[in-house]
Amino acid sequence: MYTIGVIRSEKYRQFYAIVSQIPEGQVATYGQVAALAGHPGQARQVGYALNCLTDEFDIPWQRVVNAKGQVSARAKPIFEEIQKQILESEGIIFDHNDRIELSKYQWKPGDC
DNA sequence: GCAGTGACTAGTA
DNA sequence: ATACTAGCCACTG
Repeated sequence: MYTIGVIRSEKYRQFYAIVSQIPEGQVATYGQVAALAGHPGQARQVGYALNCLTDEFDIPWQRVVNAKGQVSARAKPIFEEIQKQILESEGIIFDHNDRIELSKYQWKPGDC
């Protein structure tokens, strides 16, 4: 179990920095976060890094979804529900397949 | 150090 | 549309 205070890798902090910039009502994909952090192709590490942020950090981990626009399955299924619930409260709509339209909600850096 | 695992992705069939 | 593959790299046993 790691916390943001003991993450050894500078790379992880970059991931967190990017994720924390995602505005409310928008989402980013794992690959996008990795690329913006300067580490393209390392989407898996993004997921791994976010796994340590389950709570009490000012990082909107719930705004990160996979390339299909779905909430990725993880160890504790309960969090998938929590994530969807939070996103819906931010105005994001899930369709009948528990998917969201990335073309509509995907975050674009600098898109103020 | 090696092999397996994983909140992933892009490509191919 | 689904299924499989290679590439990615930190973590774990």
